[in-house]
Amino acid sequence: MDLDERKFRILQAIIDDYITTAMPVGSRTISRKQGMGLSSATIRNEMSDLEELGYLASPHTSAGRVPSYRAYRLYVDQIMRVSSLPQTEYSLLSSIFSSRMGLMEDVLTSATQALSELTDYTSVMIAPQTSSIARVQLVPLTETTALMVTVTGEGAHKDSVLRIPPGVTPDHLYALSNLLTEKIAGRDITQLPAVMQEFYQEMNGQRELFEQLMESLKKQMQPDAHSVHVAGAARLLSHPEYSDLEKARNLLSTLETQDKLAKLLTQRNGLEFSVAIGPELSEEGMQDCSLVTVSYRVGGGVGTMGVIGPTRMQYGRVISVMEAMKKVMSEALIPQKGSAGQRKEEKDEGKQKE
Amino acid sequence: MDLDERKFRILQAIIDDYITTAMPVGSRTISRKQGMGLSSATIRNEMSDLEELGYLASPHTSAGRVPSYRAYRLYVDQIMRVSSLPQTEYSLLSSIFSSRMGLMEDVLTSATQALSELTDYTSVMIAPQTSSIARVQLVPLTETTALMVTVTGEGAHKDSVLRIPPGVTPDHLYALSNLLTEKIAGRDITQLPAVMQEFYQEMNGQRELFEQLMESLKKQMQPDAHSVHVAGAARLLSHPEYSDLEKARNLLSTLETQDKLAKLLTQRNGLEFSVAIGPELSEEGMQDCSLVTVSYRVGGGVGTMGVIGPTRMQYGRVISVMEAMKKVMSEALIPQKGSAGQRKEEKDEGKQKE
DNA sequence: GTTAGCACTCAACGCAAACGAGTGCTAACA
DNA sequence: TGTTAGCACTCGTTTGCGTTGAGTGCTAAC
Repeated sequence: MDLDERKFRILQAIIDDYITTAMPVGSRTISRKQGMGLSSATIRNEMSDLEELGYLASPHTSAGRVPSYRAYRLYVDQIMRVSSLPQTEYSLLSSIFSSRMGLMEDVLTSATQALSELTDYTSVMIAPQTSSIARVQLVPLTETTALMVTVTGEGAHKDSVLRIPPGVTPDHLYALSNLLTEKIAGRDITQLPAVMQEFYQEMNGQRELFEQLMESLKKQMQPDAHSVHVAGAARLLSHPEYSDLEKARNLLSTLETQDKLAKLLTQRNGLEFSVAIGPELSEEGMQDCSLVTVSYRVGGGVGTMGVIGPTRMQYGRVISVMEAMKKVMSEALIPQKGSAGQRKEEKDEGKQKE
Repeated sequence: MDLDERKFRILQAIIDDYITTAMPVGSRTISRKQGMGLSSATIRNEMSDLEELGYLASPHTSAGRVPSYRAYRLYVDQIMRVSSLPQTEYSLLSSIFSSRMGLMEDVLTSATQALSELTDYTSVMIAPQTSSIARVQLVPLTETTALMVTVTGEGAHKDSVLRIPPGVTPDHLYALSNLLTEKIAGRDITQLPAVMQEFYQEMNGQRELFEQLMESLKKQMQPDAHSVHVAGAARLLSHPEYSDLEKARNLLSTLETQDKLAKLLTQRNGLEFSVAIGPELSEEGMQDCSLVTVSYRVGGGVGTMGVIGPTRMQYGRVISVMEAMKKVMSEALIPQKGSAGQRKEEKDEGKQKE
């Protein structure tokens, strides 16, 4: 038996109702709905069919019915309509970023907070993955260590510490930084091994320092190397599905584990759009959650934002907010042309656009 | 009426019991305690006195008694004995840091997590405040912006973005960084205005760039400029005082607000040790919490760690863990001598210590 | 000053009755 | 043949009420 148009409509009504009330939905509630034009008895028959088909479940005989995982899947794939965000909200959103000029990480923090506020769910975000490196600079830290600051083609930067052999002067580090930058700038990240090989040729056999540089660069380029931004975790507690404290605690402590979240997001990085519902999420305590992710693009890099809420999530609304956020972020984070790459020589490179 | 020795002992027993059970304590429970040697009736009389004195309260007639804010205050100030951490735990703690060499912020993240795990409460931490600047380095970011990386005397570093006038080359930025570093290194942070004045003299009137540098430095030196580390917020949910979801949500969302936490900690920065109990905390949702803070020292800078739990907190245990953490951190974070300061010329400066 | 004894209080527990939201089934209707 | 009114039935929730028991305060005796 397939779902005819009427069953679709009824299922949609049930899901819509459940999403807003979080209470099992009865046949009368649906039959009274505007434009339904069917008696509760008819609805009951249809609901019974829908239950048999696995779209609904009843907690017990005399309660109404609750959408199953399968219903949400269908809802997201076929029923839900995503409207674009109203102009007023959209312009509010874009105004957050308009005046901002600062560190990528700070922008992401704001964006994550805004996403959580606008959706009233928890939101998570990872920075765009590095597609190319615009500049590497070594900054002396102590006598035996230096800070490696890497500016990515996306306009972000990453820091790490490396050990330097005794006797290396700041000027030496600067010269080395320039040499490495010259080699590396503008090349794709996949060419890194080749680039480093070339670079090593010109380093006069400073093997130890080279190893350190290589290792640090690799570490920095790992997709989950830098932090995940999380905002609004406490909001989850206001949804009745987490009135069980044990459950809530579990979920919140998963949200505190950066690497689990990082994995969850990097897995979906590059996917235009994805929705994982309940049982599709294997992470501790997330079985009653849904995760909606949308990837955003900055220069050549792709990052991902996500919203975590109960399976009974306002999918349509969430997705429209995220689409808007994606657009606003791409505009706010666009790396200015002719960025930190090489020095004077490259003046004419960034000119094609404009 | 003052508290005689017996009342002290009884109050201590009540608090100890309540801290572990979270249930109102009855007179029989106390009289049965090892070494008490008093009947429940006597205890009852004493408890009645203690209630009148404001140290105890009873939720209702036929329940036991619960320590009041005043009791905790007394407990912390006079009754509690802080034992030092057992050797096994101490060495476990120090082993976390032993192999670590990396960014200050990463070390703080680990430390915060460890503190939360060892105490089973939520922990927060801010980086040591900057007492001096060891090095400033400007890294080109885009054509019109640069990253200012400041290495502090404490071995931490801070980044911010500043606008640069068109036509400034990377080499120019490097020269400028060296000039500024030369001026600023080794001087106390309080001398910053004077240092900057000197520096401006030698800058050939690049007013705009100077303004930007000045502003960025000021921003970076603000005590709460950099992030607060928080760990184990979810642990709070396992304590019965937060079984009220509304309360829990409130508290957790305060813990998500970085600047409130930053304020809370910076206020106490430099205090060897402080305990704020319940009503002494005015922050949203923290009226049933206690906050214990301990400051730690790294080089010339002072940072603060804190533990947040219910007023019914295991104060003794928490403080001994924090004291141990303070010691371990001071060792792990000690800035190596002869750090990033100036270049070759300063070789002989760091020699007096050894 | 301490303690045994006792009446009293009151939240918590258990249980039964009443309630009502919802179902499934049947029979009548268009 | 699909729709609907009607009705018996189910079962979680609410309400009311006695029982229990942990704990108190008070009094009188030691």
